Amino acid sequence: MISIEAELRRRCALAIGRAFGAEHASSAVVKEGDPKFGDYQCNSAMALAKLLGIPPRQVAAGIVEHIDVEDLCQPPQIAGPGFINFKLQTGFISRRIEAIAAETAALARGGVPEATNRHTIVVDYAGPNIAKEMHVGHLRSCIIGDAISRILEFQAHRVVRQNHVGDFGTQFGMLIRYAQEVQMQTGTFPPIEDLDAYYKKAAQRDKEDPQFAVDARSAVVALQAGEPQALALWRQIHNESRRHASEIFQFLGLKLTAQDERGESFYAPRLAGVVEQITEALDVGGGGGDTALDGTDNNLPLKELAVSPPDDRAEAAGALASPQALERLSDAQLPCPVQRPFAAISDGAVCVFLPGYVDKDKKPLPLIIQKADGAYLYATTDLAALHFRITEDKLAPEDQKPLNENWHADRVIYTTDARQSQHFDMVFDTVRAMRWHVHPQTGRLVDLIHAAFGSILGGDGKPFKTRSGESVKLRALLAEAVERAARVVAEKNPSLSPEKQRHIAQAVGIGAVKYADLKQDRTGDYEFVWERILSFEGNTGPYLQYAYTRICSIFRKAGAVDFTEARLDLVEKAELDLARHLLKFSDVVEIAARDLKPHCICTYLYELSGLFSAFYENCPVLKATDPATVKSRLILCRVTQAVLEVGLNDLLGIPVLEEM
RNA sequence: GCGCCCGUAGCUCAAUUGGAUAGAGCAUCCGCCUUCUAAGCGGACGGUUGUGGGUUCGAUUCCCGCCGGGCGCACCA
Repeated sequence: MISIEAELRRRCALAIGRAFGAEHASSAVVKEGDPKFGDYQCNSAMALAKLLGIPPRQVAAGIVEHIDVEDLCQPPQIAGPGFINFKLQTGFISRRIEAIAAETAALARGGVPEATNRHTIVVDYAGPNIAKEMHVGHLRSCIIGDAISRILEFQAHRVVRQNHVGDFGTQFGMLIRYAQEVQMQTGTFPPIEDLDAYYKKAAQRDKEDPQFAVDARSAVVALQAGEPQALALWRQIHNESRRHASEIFQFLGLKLTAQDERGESFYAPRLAGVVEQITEALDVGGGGGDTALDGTDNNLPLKELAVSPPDDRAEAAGALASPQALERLSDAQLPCPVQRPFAAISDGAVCVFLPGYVDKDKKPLPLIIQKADGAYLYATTDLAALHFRITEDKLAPEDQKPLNENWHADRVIYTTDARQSQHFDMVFDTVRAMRWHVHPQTGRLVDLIHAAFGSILGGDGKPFKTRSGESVKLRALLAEAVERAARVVAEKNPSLSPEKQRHIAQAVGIGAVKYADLKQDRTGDYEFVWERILSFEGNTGPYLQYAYTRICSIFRKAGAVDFTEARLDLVEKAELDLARHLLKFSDVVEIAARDLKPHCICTYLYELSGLFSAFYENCPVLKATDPATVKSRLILCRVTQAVLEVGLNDLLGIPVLEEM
């Protein structure tokens, strides 16, 4: 069942082609119209008028004359400078809704068609640094990333979720060093059941004792080089952290599983190879640096850049890279401005220099891929991960069985903090310079997308912290959300059993937190104020859940209903408004997927809930005067219910409730 | 200093990417429970879209200059 907007666009294109020549057909623009004028509008006439030198209204008339929409709309109207307004025929709307209600498969998708060209899309989200407990800083990536991957998956893309946990970085050096220290002094391993307390003690030592700090840095190097004692300590801390994180994921209802976790440690065996390849390909003297950065030229031969086979796991990461051949450049020798990407050693660190990046002294700003002490950084890991996601064949070394099916991603999406956008710009530019973004099978260029989001602020506009200035722990925050919801449930609906109340409180509390985050455009900062987030009035998660429960309540009373032969008769305004809006769901999903903006879904569902509430007030369903009207209105209820469930549960990851 | 992002109703945010008279929620005020869950519905109030130019049939949206705020800018992630 194709979306109406897409269908109208197609018909407009045909009409434009017939009237003014096929070369203009692609300029067909159709979008949701102002309800005052119609359901959809075509705005192509104005743009075309200029191109053709014909008055816009005349162009519009030409389009209308050649368009064939008699099966969908009332006769199109031309208005203003040349808008063409389409108003759907009531009968057409009814038949569509009836068809959705009658077909189980269509109903389960809320009438939304699957995407025609399916891609493999890696979505990288959550990715907490697991050296310490998860805090609010991780919340948005979890919620938004999960919603984005749900939306794309719902469109029938092949979504590969990736939880790129920080489990091999600098902080672990500190933790390992601390464990060694305690072990030396007391002979026992320090307990780490309270990860944060443990982290704090290590951080304290790191801060107060410079020698400790130095040793901590070298512990990272030892870890990354696969030194056994460091690895053993790391493994203990790692397990504890992972257990904690997966608890949070479950509580939040994320679709991330243990299989989706490939953290920094996973890429450890590949890092040396990555640095080696980059330094070889982008050496100043080498020929790699002249590769086009803009990504437009798709015909350049793909260099032989395969990473050395993943012949080992993190536990035996092997020797560090030794880019001795690479040029060492002093500050004065750095070309300024940087004309083409190149790698060099600067101040002892292996760096990639890219055009367009300067520091505060206008000096070329490097992307450091290996520190002077030999340790790797997150840039290295990100580069290895991109290489892995796009080009590598997924074979597990130990048994030669596929680690997973090959991905060969068509798109890679990172859902992280906006503050990291420069980092990703540089990493993506490096990948392009290496031509790792050329799809190994299709040869097409892989989309590298940073779906950035803003910070969580407190009510004062400053970063959201506890009174004592610490970052708010996710566990505590979510527990409080559920607790607050529980209080309201107990007050509003005390007759429900304690188990039901608990279940509802969980769904409402978590749903409210998620919805509050998702309903805003992700690119902006967002204020976390309990009173707003757990407000149950207006545009909130509970409001949408409530609309859903009202429908469930009707169906509980209605008993079994057969929709196969049911007829929808739209007479009341509230019925018509609701029905019309139901049919726009697929267009909204399309837009949300295109822009990776879940808030479009939220806005739509909120409007839908509002229209349903109006319908609910004005149009009695089970108490309607005649059986045909009852059945007709039940169809609207059924499809609204389906769209709400798909939208909330499948797309946003917000649970729906039978009652609340 | 350079770069990126932001500035819309008292507050928090939308506006389908250049479309028609800029929309919601909260707050305030006025109505609606003997009818499928009032976590609801209806109505009122609220705007020179920070500011000054430019581009054009048309600008909250695109370009330039100011004002104000946030973030980033070499071995953390």
